[in-house]
Amino acid sequence: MVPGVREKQREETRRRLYEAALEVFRRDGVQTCRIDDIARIAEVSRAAFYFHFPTKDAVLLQLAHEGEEQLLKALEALPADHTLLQLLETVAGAQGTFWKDKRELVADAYGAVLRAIATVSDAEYFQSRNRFAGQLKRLQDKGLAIRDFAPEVMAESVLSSVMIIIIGWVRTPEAPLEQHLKKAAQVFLRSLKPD
Amino acid sequence: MVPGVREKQREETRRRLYEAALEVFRRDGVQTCRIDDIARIAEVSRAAFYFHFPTKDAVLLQLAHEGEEQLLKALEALPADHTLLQLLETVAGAQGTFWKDKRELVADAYGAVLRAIATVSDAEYFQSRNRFAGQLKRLQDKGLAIRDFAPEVMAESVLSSVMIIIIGWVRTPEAPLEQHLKKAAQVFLRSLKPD
DNA sequence: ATTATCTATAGATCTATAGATAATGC
DNA sequence: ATTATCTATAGATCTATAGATAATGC
Repeated sequence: MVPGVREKQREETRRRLYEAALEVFRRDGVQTCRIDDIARIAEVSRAAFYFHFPTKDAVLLQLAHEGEEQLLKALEALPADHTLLQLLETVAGAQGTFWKDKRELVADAYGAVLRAIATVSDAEYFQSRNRFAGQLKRLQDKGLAIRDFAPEVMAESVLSSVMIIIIGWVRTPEAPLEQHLKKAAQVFLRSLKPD
Repeated sequence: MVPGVREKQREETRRRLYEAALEVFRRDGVQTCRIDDIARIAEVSRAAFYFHFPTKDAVLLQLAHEGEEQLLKALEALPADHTLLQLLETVAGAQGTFWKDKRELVADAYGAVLRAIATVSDAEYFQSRNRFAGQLKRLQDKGLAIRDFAPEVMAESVLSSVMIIIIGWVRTPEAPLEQHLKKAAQVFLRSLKPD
């Protein structure tokens, strides 16, 4: 089904608002920035912003969601018989690559994710987490990962550690993030592989 | 030095605002609640709230800070020759005990902590993290913990995983949190102890 | 004719600040 | 006399909603 004129227009407006929002978030900070500035840059009324995004959090969640889509792609590109280490390095690497040039937004975006996790039940929204958890589960079933935790909890713990490493790295930007994350993956491996 | 009348009054007002804020946060949600309601319950003007707390985040940071103080006490009560497992169980247990009856606030409070980590350099604000990191460092020096990461990063990673477990648990309140966190401590042990 | 998308705007709420009051220091 | 704490309030910004416009479906 080909998208009509109206749908195309709506998506174009939404995209303009999204990009303007990220620009203003970075420039003025998420909490202190004015939505008026976002609307002005996107060349629509302020109310149009609310039509597309109920809150600033919704913009941050879309950003996090795009990061997750990158992660999903990377997970799908793994060979069927991947090892636990390969899986962990893929997760850490994909998140690192995505957030590397978005440091000003990492903490706010992940904060929004935590609030979303606590309140909404968005099973389908965070597909990549489920995918990651699914792959952990398969490794558990093969006896290649410990069974102490539900795979969802393990996935979320690994992801939270990855995010906190990136957020901490924001303050020491000269350090090599990729190397850091690769080492982290090895540490996760120690905790998650069976004896 | 005995506190004067003015100081006593200020601290009492601040405490009333703090408690009113937590009450309203829980009732209406941090993002959607009105500061007017907080001020009304605390029986001061709305501007008095801003005098004591520049933002809602400041209230959440004080809450997180109180959690950290509980953690600090628990860490100080450990024997000098504690094991890595004892240390990890203490951290997980203390955070679990503190947040157990504050589930509605965990995600917002930890989100505020992440933003604070990314922006301010509050070395002295989060004393307990430093204390935890110091104890990890001593274990590293004794050869009882791996040396792959700076102790601050290890401390933050463990704490972030603990927090994410608590935040995830918010959605399945019937599960036993303490048991969950104890198992988590054992998993951390696997990753942080030397071979 | 109906509906989705967006604008204009009224009313709610926030933030910044000038000023009041009472405690403190000299 | 000076200063810390708090109030009153003006102006800024947000949020909710009535209405305009143009695309869509019949």
